[in-house]
Amino acid sequence: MEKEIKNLIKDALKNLNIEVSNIVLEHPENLSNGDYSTNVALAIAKSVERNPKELAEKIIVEILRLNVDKNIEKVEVAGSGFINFYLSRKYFSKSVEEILNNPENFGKNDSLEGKKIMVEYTDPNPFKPFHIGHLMSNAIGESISRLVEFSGAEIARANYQGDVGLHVAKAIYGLLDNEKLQNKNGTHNFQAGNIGQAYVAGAGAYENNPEAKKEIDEINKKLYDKNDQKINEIYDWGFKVTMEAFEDLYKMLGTKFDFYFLESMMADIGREIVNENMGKAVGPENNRRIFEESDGAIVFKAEKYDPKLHTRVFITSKNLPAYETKELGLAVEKFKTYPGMDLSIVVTANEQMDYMRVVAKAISLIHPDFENKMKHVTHGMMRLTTGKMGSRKGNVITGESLINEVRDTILDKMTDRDFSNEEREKIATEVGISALKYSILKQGIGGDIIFDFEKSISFEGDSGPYLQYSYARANSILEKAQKENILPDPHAFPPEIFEVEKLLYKFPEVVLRSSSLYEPHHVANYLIEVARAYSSFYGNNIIVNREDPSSSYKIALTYAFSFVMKNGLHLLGIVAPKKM
RNA sequence: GCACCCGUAGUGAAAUGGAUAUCACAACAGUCUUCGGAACUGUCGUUGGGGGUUCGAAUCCCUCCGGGUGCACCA
Repeated sequence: MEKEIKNLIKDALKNLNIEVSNIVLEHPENLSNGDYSTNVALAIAKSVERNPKELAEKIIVEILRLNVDKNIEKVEVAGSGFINFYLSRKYFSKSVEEILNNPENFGKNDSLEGKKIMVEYTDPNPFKPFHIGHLMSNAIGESISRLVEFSGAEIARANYQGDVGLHVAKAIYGLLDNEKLQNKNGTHNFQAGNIGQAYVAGAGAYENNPEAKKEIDEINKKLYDKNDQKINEIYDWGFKVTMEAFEDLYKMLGTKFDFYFLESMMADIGREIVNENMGKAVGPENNRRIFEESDGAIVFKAEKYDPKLHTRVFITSKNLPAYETKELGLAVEKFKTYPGMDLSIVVTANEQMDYMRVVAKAISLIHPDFENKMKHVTHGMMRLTTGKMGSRKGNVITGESLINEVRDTILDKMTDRDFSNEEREKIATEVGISALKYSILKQGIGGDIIFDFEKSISFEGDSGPYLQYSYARANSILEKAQKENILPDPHAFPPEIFEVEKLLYKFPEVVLRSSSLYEPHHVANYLIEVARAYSSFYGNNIIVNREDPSSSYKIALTYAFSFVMKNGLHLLGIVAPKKM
């Protein structure tokens, strides 16, 4: 439709002997200003030395002369010289029919057809709590994955996990300490659920207790050398149980990873790349070396290539690979793991933006062909009203506890429905996750989210459960229609055009925008608008009604709404239960 | 100090350079209408300050004020 209107405008202008290379056509924010709008008259008024309003009038005369297509009902000048297009009743009913004919694919586009894309996100560390920051990364990464999938890409989900480092030693110290206490009672067995606490205890001891610090450093060394039987056993056990616990969470959250990368595996790969590129001449000037020695460490002086970047240490003076080296190894390894990859997306908090730029610069010097195939998507932080949250400080809200709490609140609310216990649990979890995911995804991902427990579990208005509710309600209407044997019919439309219809056909455009910008919130905002329009339609119309000849159209519209809502929720990583 | 990000109703957010700045929560007033009240209808209220570019600025440029993050051996 967009293309047709643009051509119409172009032809009209041609008849007036005006040429415009780029015609801007947009949807007016306010539906009363039409379905499409163009500013050409305003844009060219000055260069042709005419009053924009008069010019717009003339353009409209030409458009009306050319318009043989009955999809446009009305064209008029508004404001300071906008030309507004109102689509016809028939157009909207056709778009409803289109949705009904191909519900699963409605909203998809082919902008990334044939592309292979990997998305890395979530990235929790074994032995550390999975906190709401990970929930945030997961919600965003999963949504981006689904968006690019809807745009035709083949996609691989990846998770990068820090299985080595001081945090592991801290957690193990905490566990051993805990064991000492329990030994007095003659029992000692570790519990999976204690690892998070053990980490917090260990981290606290590391900072406040010099003796503990010494012990932890020793444990760290033993972990590195792998020469202590007991430490090795605890490590293997702890690694296994935390990974299993994460897996349960992913399942609940609706994520299935294709690749897992472990930090310990990246160290050697990265180190090798660093070694290969020591003092290597790059670029027009021969004195440019990627990695060089400085104060006993091996560094990359990125500011040589870009004044906005800075020097970072890749191999420490103790000859240990730093985070940057592992990240370098990881980035390159991904291309090997997923051959033919066109784009590698990494989702992290925006604190990491500057490191990642430096690492990306190094990679682009080593592998120039990768330069345009890497994309870093950064998001803000979850903040508590009390300030910065840190897993070391222990003032974390774990993902698990949050999900449980939200689910319990919903269970209380669900008492009036007739479900088996199993169903009730399942739905409460789905609704709870929807509340959390929506509260993350409804806003632009760059900014911080001030986390307020009360608000995150709100079920009213601008919330995930509201969207699910509108879907469930539509669904029960459709059930009723089936019982009454009234079939949907997109041709039985009444003269009136409903607001929902004016929104439904825009879904594919919204998906395309959201996917090409990697910004899920456009879909979230769109869905809330559609849900509201549908609720309003629902409130003002009796949909299933034998007396009403347009009832079957209203049912068709309800189907169309439910399909769009279901697909849209899917893109946010939220399931749409038929009942709740 | 340098770099990057941000500043929109009481609160949390939205707005490919466009029209009367949108939405929810809160507050207030209604609907209690047979299909699910986790709802619907209405009222109230906002672009940090100052310049500039533009027919047109929350958006782009400059500057000031306020906040966040990052800047060499942690990840």
